[in-house]
Amino acid sequence: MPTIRDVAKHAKVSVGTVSNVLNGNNNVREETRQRVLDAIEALNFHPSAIARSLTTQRTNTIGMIRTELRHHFPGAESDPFILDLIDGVSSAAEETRTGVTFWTIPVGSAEMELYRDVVLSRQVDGLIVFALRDNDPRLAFLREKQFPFVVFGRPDSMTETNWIDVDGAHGIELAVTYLGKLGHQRIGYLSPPGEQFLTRLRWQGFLSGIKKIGADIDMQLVLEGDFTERSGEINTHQLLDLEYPPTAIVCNNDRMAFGAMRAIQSRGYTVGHDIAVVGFDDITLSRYWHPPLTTIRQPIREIGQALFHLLLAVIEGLPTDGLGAQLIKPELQIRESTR
Amino acid sequence: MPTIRDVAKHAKVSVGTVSNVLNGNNNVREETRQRVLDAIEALNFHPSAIARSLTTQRTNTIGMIRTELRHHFPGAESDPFILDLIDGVSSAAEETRTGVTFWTIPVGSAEMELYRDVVLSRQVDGLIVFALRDNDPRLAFLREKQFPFVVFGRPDSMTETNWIDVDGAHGIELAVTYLGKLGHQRIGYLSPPGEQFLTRLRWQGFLSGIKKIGADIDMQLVLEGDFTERSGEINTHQLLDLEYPPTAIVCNNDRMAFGAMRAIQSRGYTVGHDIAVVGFDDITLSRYWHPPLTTIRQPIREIGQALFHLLLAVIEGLPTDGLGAQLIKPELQIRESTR
DNA sequence: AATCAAAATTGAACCGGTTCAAAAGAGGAC
DNA sequence: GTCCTCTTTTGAACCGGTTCAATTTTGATT
Repeated sequence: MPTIRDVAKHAKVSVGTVSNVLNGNNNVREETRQRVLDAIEALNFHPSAIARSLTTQRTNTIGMIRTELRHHFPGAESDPFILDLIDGVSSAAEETRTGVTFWTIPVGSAEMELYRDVVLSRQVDGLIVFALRDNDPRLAFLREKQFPFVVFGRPDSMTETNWIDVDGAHGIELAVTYLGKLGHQRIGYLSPPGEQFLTRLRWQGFLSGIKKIGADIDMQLVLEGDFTERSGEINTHQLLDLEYPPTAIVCNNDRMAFGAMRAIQSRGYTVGHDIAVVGFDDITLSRYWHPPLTTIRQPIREIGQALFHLLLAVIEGLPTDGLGAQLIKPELQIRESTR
Repeated sequence: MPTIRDVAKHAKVSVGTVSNVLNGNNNVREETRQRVLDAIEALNFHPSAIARSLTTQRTNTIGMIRTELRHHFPGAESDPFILDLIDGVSSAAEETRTGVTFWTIPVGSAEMELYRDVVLSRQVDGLIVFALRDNDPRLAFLREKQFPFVVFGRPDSMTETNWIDVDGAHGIELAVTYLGKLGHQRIGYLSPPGEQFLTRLRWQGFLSGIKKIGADIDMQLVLEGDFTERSGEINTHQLLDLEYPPTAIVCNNDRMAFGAMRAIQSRGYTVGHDIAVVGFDDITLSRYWHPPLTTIRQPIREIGQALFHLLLAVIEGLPTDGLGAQLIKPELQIRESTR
């Protein structure tokens, strides 16, 4: 494999000049540039990304680390929501020829070890952190190391951190008040896992929604899930076993809503007519479900793109004025599962 | 940020010795090793992955490039099937601390440019290629450059290429003969996009299945899709508009099957009872659908893991005896959409 | 033809690791 | 104490780019 020195020799110039040609610097005479380009062509030379990284201290790669939560059983992994996020990030990254390196790791000690490894050996230029947990050790670590990162979600201490989040409380409140308008008063709530940071925020939204429609909180109707269809199904069966089951169920993601609908249908009830179901996310499949799912829409691909651009600014030390703390208002997408 | 020379100075040894300690070479006296470790600790030193890569010529990263096909509209992207593949690959990669770098790029000239860039600048140690097309230019390129890669799918010319594939023809045939046993003779077929390599193989499976059950091929019942729910829905409407519509539809992935079911249900028919639907993949959501989808199961996560291990062998120049050409027999997962 | 500022070119030093031949040190045998 | 072998340590060279101060070339001006 030819190196820059081979090219220099072939074109009868110095390595510095070849480097200048490679980087499009305009301090090279046209005739010389041509000679260098010819040599590059003749030797079929391509600069090594690694060698370049060594001096520039940039890898042109960003990282995303996915933490697998507690319950690991088949199906826990494949979350369309995450893919949409990755897709948004990587489509934006492509525009600047940036790669997105992706790791999957179980929560626990190995997780932090991976973060240490990735950060301290400088394998990527920056990280996008998502699925925030309470007192997230990842944020503390990244702040301490002053490593460039952005967050999807709101960090507990928001100073000096750039983040983009969807106003989940607002979304849940929208769903609850909408259900209230339809006459529902007994509303079930399938919560996100307790350790997720967004859980508390969304719970606030549920409380204020319930208050607005003049209903009471019944903790029997509140169950914690883990974002899988399975958990939505199991929890809904539990709700339906109650003496006074809910007439509507608010689920904290679409996958749990799918599980809830399955539980409802398996008992011969009709979703929408007998029991209303609302999801959260609006993944592609939701509008194709039977019946189509009413859900709180997060523009996830766009968020992914915005996260990348924000991270790029952080990496390059540019001001993130205004962009560094964005709270996006989600919208309620009304379909047949609530009528 | 401290370098290996800082550590050497601090421990009063040479850089060579520090390097030996870092790499666990056993030619260092215990006392010296301890002194070096203390220095590493004191300075909080972590070796640079890039510098290491420069000499070892290994990045400890592999790549996956996702090509966005022709039709680009919202929802075309989020394919749970792909995420499961990524997830399988990256979970296996994690065991050897290998990162998976992911690019998303529209099909076309930019695609090959990205491949050139990634390969020739040696950004990753190897590539996993998937969604093969006829006469795929990517394979020709990678072969020519002798770049390490493995394929999910079967390359047209299989010499010197390591691949793992699911026997799609067998899967489709299973589905058709099963439907035949249920009494179906008019069977619709939603084909994959024509440019995909697997399209021909699966078509053979369909033909042989139809022949086995003694039915006739009716090209009116055969439509080409693009793997999205939308295309499944549109094509199914077209089938239902026929004078003699099919009594069963075989779809080449689960997402199109979801669209097909939606079309069927929107006309007041009952899936399973009136018209049977079969999918392909068995993504997590399929068993939660209403009704649960009968589908041809590919063990995609396991395939992802196997692909990674195969690629690692190729990268390290190890023999891939037996592993380099695996044809996996899929199974028919029978659920309510066909009864 | 001489002068001089601007443009072009040079090449050593550097980025931060690994490698390996050569040198130094340790320990056992006589 | 000397010799020899085996173990440990050294440090220059290397990986393949970029950078920048110093040098050379160019060409316009007088």
